[in-house]
Amino acid sequence: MDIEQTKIPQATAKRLPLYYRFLNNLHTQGKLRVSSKELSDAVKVDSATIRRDFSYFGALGKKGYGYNVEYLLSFFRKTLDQDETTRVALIGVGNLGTAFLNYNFTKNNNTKIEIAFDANEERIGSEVGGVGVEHIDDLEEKLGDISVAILTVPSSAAQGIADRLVKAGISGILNFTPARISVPSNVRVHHIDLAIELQALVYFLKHYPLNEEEMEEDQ
Amino acid sequence: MDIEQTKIPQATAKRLPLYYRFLNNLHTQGKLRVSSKELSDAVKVDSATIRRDFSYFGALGKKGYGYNVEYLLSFFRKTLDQDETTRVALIGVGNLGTAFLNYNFTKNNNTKIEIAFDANEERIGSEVGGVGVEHIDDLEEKLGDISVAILTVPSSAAQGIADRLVKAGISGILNFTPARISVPSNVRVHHIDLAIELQALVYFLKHYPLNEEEMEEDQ
DNA sequence: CGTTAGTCGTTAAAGATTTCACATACTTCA
DNA sequence: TGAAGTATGTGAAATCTTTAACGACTAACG
Repeated sequence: MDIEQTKIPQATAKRLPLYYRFLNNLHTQGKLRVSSKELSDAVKVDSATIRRDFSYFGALGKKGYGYNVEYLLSFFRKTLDQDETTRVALIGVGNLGTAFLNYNFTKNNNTKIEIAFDANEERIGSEVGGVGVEHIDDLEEKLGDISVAILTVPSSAAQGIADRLVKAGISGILNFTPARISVPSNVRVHHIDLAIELQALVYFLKHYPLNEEEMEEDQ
Repeated sequence: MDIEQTKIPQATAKRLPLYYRFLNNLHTQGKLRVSSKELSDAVKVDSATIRRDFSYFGALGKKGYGYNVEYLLSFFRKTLDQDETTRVALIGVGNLGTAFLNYNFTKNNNTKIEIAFDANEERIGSEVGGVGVEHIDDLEEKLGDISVAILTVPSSAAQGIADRLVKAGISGILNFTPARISVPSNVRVHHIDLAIELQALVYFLKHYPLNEEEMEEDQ
C-alpha cells in the first residue's frame, strides 16, 4: 500500500476531507456523476483547483463526462483511510469538549473519540455523548495506543498536558487552547484558535471590504 | 484615519491577532522589549516571517534592540481596532454555541457576543454565559445593527439562517457548520469545520510523517 | 454517423508566501 | 569613545498555490 509518493501539496491535502464529505452527500442523494463545476459550486473551491487537486492522484475522471461519484468516493475512501477508524482521546470535558463528545464524528468520518479525560472529580466516571470520562491522573495508564488527542483544556494547563501526551506516545494533537504548545519535532500539532478566528474575521471585514465583483472564501 | 492602504497580505493579516495576544502576555509579564526571535519561539512562526509581517506596517523596531513591547502593543491595538468593541450575535445555543457563550472573548479581544438565538423554546429567555437567548423567529427584529454572526446551528439549518442573516444586513459570518453556505459577494464567510480539521490532522499524520529534522506548524 | 456541447487533465503563467542572507544601525560595556 | 555584539528591515531567491486557457477526448442526439 503506497506508491502514492508524489507528495500531495498541503493545500490539496487539507481539502480532501471536504471533497470526501460532499461526495458522500452526492452518493447518498443517488447522484451518479458530477463535474468539477458542480462540485465547485457545492464546496466553494474553484473548479480548476478541484481538477488540479484530483489530478495529483491520477486521471480520476473522464473527459466530456465528469467524475463517477461511486468511483471517486471509493477512491477517496481508500486515500483517506476511511476503512480503518482512527481512535482519538479528548482531554478536557468543558463546554467545548462536551460539544465534541456530542458531535458524531464517526458518521461521515474515520475518527472516533474513544475516551475522555478531565480533572474535575464530578465528571469522572460519567458518560458524555457515549464516551466515558476518566481522571486526568490516569492519562498515561488509560491512553493505550491512541495516537491522536483533542486538547480542550484551559490554556494554562495546555503545555503540561501536551508534555504528558507526548511522553505517553501521542503522534498528533488538535489544540483548541490559545496556548501555542511546544512539542518534539516528530509530533504534529494543529492549532484552532477560536478567538483568533473571530478577530481575524472582524479585521478582514474592516480592512478588506468585499465589493460587488469579488467573491471571497475563507482559509 | 487610514493611510495604511498598502494592502497587507492575507497571510499576515491572519497572524495579527496572534501577535497581539502574545504581546499582551508579554506586557502583562512586565517585559519591556522583545526580539523577533523570542516572539518566534512563543508563537511558532519563523522569525523572518514575523519581521516581514511587521515591516508591512513600517519600521516598528530598532536595530540591535528589537521591539518595544508597549509601543508594538499600542500600535497593534490601533491596527486591530481593539478600542472599539465589535458586537457579535450567536445563532444556535447547542453544545458548541454554549461553549462560545461561556468563552470570555472580550477579555483579550475587541469582540463581544451580545445576543444569542435558538429555536428551542426551552432555552428562550434564559441566559447563557451572561448572554440572553432570543427566539430565532425574532432574528430580524432583534439583531439591530450587529454585523457579525457566529453560526452554530445544525447544518441542515445553516443556509436558511444565513439567508436571513444576509437579509438582516450582516457583513460577516463565522460558520461552524459543515455546510458550505452561499452568500452574496459582499458578505464574508469564514468556515471552521471541526470534523475536517480532525480528518486533515489524521491524514497528515499518516501521509506526512515528521522526521527528526522537520518541524511543522499548521495554520 | 457526424456534429455539437461538455469536461477533463495539464501546461504555462500569475500570484502569494516564506525564507535566506546581509548591510545597516543600534546597544552595551569596557 | 571605540569595539564587539545584536537584531532589524529588506532585496532577492525559493517555494507553494491558484488560475487561465486549451487540446483532447467523450457523450448525446438527430
